[in-house]
Amino acid sequence: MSELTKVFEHAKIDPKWYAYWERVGAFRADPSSGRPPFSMVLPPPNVTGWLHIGHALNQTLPDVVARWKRMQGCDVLWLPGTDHAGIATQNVVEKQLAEEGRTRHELGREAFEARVWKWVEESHGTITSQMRKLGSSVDWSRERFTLDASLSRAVRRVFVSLHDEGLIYRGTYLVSWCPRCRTALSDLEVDHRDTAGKLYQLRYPLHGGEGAVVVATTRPETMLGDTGVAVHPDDDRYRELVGRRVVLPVIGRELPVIADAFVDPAFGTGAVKVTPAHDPNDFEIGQRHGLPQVSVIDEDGRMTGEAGPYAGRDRFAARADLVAELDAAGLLVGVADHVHAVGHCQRCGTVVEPLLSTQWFVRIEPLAERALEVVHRGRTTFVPENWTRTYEEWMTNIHDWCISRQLWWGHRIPAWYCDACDAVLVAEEAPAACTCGGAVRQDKDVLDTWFSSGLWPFSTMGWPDATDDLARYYPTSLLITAHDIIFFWVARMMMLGVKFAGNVPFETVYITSLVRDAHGQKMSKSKGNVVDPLELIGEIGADAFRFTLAALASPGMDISLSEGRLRGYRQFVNKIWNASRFVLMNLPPALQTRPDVPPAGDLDLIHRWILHRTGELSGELQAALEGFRFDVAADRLYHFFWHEYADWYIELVKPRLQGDAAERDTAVAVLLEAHDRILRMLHPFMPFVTEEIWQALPQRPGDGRAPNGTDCTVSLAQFPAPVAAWRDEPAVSAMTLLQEVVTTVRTVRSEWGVPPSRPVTALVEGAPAEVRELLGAQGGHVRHLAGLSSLEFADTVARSPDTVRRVVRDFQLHIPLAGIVDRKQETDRVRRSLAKLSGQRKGLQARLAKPAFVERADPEVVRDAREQEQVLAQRQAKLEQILQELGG
RNA sequence: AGGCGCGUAGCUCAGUUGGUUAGAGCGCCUGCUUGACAUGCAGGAGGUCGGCGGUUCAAGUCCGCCCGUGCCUACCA
Repeated sequence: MSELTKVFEHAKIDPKWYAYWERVGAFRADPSSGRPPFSMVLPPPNVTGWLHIGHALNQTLPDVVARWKRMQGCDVLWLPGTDHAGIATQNVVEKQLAEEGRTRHELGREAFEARVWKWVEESHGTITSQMRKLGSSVDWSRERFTLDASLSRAVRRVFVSLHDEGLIYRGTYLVSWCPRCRTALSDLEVDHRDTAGKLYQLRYPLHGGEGAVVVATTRPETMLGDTGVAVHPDDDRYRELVGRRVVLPVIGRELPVIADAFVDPAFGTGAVKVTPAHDPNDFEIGQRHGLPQVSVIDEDGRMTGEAGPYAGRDRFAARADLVAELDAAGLLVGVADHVHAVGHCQRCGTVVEPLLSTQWFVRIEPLAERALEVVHRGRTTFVPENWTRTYEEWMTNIHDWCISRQLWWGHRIPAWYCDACDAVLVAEEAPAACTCGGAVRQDKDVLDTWFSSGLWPFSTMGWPDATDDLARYYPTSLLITAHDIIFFWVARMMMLGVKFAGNVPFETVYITSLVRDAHGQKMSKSKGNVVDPLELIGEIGADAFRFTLAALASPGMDISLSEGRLRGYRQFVNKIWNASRFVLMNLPPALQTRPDVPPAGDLDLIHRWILHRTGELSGELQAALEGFRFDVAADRLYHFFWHEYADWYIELVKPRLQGDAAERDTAVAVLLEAHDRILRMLHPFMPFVTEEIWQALPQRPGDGRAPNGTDCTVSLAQFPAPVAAWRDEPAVSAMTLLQEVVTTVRTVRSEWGVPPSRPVTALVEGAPAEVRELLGAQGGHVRHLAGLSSLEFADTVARSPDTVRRVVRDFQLHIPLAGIVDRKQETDRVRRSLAKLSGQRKGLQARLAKPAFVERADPEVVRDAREQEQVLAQRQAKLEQILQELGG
């Protein structure tokens, strides 16, 4: 037990407890424990990355779950790790080199890889220490990296296996190519941005005769690679031309005019130039009609030798010059502004070039089918469930996955080529030589980063070996991740998990929203509205930050990181802190262990009430968390702690703590019980401040015992469950009545500007016996909270113009305020409440007067309405009487 | 072009299976140095729930259309 400082210094306290948790093994999974397992994998951040706001959310929410499950007695595995992030990391290191005026090619592959490893080792600590600052309760003893030897072995195993099954193939196809990164990309790595461009109409003269065909294109430079012109088969304008030939300007190549249903007769001129080597559609048209493929743009984005006079020029320079040349030759028929989607490299923003290239692909359909099926069978559930649609859409319209990258940083493709016999050997380990005896050399390329991330849920647990972890923790219970990587990551894990680990990777996938700025704008560096979670943690502490994220995490809504909410929850932490200081400073000095709470039947109203409400809160939290309603859980905790526990219970218990020994001991016992339970319930959301306070409170021996057998932590203390013996609805209705009386008096004080220093008295007129009894017994509480010097009862109270009268339920409160009350103001006030009330009553009466309502509505609803109408009638009569006696 | 959202108080958001005249935080107004907390306490003002129509005894909640707004997927040159 120790004193709490005047203010909560998160910067000092947070790191202390994180180190403590690690030291006592609080987050370590234990497969040998008899406890029910609960498992998650952490979406591995980029090993050289920096914790951004998205990570913060996608670690806070699972951390809430992990801590909650741990406190419920589960054996929780939350497995952390980092991703080598192939293209992203390589780009960063290349930039570093560029600043030194060097390129990776000057360094050579080996030296470059060594350089990246060095950078990885340097910066790995950044992201992991940032996770600790946030409080993520991951099992660091099981941390993995996608390039670990064991994970690399899993990658090779999967590659070879898919290849042997014919699900990985190598071939020359049109792929998206980034001329700056100099690598092929998958479809997903291409961002389509609407771009203002031009639609050019070009005239291709007919071969051997007069006339011409006018084609439309947004990319005139690709005409140099045209090998045909296509029109729609039913297009009467061109029917005669099909089968004839046109002459390609500049190059002079003769191109057949072909008919293909792909062409939209309504677009442009209805005639399309066909460039099979630089356009995905044209590639397919070319295949259908056996057109040659002429590559005119190379891997650097320059025109090739096939581009005639433009060979060696940059593709965009060539476009401009070519348009000028065609214009001069009278072959440019028209130019119009045209907005169209242009593919950009997701990593560097360069305009992507579709070009022919030999790459490795995954034949995706058979994998997608099974991944779709397991979701349909309910093996994996998406939350919110509408993400199932998104998943299905993509899985059913999926294209083969280009997995080879012309990079140096990543898993080297396990394929070897024989120079002697052209054989391709795919194997987990390097073959010594080809079967023909010839020397072999390994494929130079590496795999798409997402290929290894796709194995994450099982490769991290030791697959392909049959490990204990795998048996116990796979499939994982839950994945929490953002929607922007459903395709990149979730879908691939589903496909590969089902295929290789023999089961779905997760039972539930909870998809979080994007975190935006205070006004719902997407955060971006160019807008300058990026919020750094670490700065926020520095300012308001991890607890307040986490609580804000949880409170704002309503399913299906993007999160606007509102400053008001952040500030509000920082103040909540302060409130918790100060309430805890109050509790601690009111404990008897000798108290070492926590006293037991007396049986509820022996307790006074306020104690029974808070115990009942604390128990109810447990149930509400349980339900909210089971349904992933982090926002609801946070809201309940906030409201309960501040506006029930602190505003009412603590205020009510204050005099008891000054009372006689028996009264004080009971108050201490209940106060500690309630406080302890609330701290436990808050802990998953606010791990640091709750641990600091919990450690300072007297505990029962053994509560929250850590695996090391000596230390204790709230993170392993039992999460409160509802207590049947504490259920006490009558206590709630009694408290509600007290609160109504207190609030009524306070409102009167406020209305008439009666300062707290000035005592007032109150007389209760016409209260039924049970109310009288209750208010009599609890009169001390009411007087204390309402600032009354006396509270008395009477059947009738003499009318006085100096007395304010208020109706509470079916009785009246008389508060004499001689010299303060203005009769006219008071009359207006009563008149206003009367107007409001009679409006309410009229609505009810109208409803009850309708036979349809009485006949068709739920009898209970009708009964409630009748009762309510009676209550309002009584109140109305009393108010009318008051008004009359005021002379209004 | 398809798919998925969103539109409730000045701002950021809740509102469970339809059921009294809709809630929270911040902001705003009034009064308070009430020994845990001015990062606080007490009280208060503020919304025809984007619009129109429909279903129903009853609609913020269900259905249709419209308007506004955001995101994702997509090979229209």
